[in-house]
Amino acid sequence: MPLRRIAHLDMDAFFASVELLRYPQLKGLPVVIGGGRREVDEMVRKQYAGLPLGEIPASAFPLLKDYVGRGVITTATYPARQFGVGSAMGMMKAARLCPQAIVLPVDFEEVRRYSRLFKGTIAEIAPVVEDRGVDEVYIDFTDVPGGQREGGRALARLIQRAILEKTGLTCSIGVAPNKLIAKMASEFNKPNGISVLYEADVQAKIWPLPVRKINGIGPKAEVKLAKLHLHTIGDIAAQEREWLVDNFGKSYGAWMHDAAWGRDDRPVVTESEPVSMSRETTFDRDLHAVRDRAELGSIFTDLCKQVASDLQRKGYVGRTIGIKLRYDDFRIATRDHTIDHFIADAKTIRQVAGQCLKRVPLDRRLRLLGVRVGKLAKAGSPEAHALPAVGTPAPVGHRVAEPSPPFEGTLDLF
DNA sequence: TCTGGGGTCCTAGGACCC
DNA sequence: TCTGGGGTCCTAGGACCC
Repeated sequence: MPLRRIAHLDMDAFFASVELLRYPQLKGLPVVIGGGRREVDEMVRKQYAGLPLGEIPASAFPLLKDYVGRGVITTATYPARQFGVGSAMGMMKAARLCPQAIVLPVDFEEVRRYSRLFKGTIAEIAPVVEDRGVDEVYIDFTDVPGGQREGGRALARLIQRAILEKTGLTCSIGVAPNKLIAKMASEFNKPNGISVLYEADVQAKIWPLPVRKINGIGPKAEVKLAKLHLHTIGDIAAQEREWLVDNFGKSYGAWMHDAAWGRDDRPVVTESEPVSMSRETTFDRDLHAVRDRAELGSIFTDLCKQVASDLQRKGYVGRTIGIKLRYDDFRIATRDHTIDHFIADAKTIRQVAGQCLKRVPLDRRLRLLGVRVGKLAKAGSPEAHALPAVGTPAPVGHRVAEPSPPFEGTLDLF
């Protein structure tokens, strides 16, 4: 029996690195990606029209200190990270830490193109790959020829080289007995590093790490653990399983205990079906349900159209339609409603979502509005055509959505 | 200086069925 | 009238991840 060897591969500063391929003159400079200022990027390009992108002077690019807006940072280059700037940080905070950083917008099309490119490169070498977003994958090395050599290091090197050749981008890889440890290991030697761990390394290499390094322990669990004087993964491992279960619940407590001991038997899953599709948007300024009714209405309609077109383009239908809103105080409210047939059209989505909107408090200003469709089935599949069997009770507890005002127009919101 | 957008999974209560 | 237990579906919220 071959040893189970699982790799986690993470592209280094992916969004930023993709931009640096176009603008190599920015290498070594603090650059952050984020916000929605594509116009600025276009402006720079127009101003230097005729000049190859790589020859536009670095001084021509917009700086973080001049940024206005509510965005967050998607990726920061390593020079920018030196100033404490990192992903998910608000632009305004980042501007204080590193005003001289260059800001570039996310180019989703380009990012997706490179995402397909590097994943395709991996799949040619090792076929069992699990997608974990645009810039990350798990790979099962176990049965790949050569996957056991040096505990997986040889194959990791091969993959790194192939990706660099195909894309010009670097990545970091961790190889370990399972996904959980591989994920942590991939962070050990960033950027452009490889780290190989064995079961026996858990005590020395994993236990000293802060609890947050476990994929699945977030900010809330971290705070709760800290209150119980548990700070490192080793601290968790030292607790009785029962004690963890008493404090964190049957499922989460037991999982936490396993995780701290490096136990994880989740398989590498190569294919999965989407559960829901959604679109949401944060407004440039907080909107008032009454005063900004027209504007909200047209945004709402647009979101419904976008979700519908996403569903149609990808070939899905759904029967739970919902809305999400975020108030100015950052609290979130969601409402949804399940209908008895599958749909993917903007009109029905708009109609049912409109009913949902009527059930939510609108006394505060809104910051964000979102529309979601869940309970998905593949369009044209038998399930998608199935209606409730005769005798099946109507969905419990509510009326079927009432007929709603006309779809077109923006004054029929709420 | 407030903190994006796209997801998944879990929990918990109520309705309703057998 | 009072007693169940097990299971599914729906809804709302929340934690977490990339």
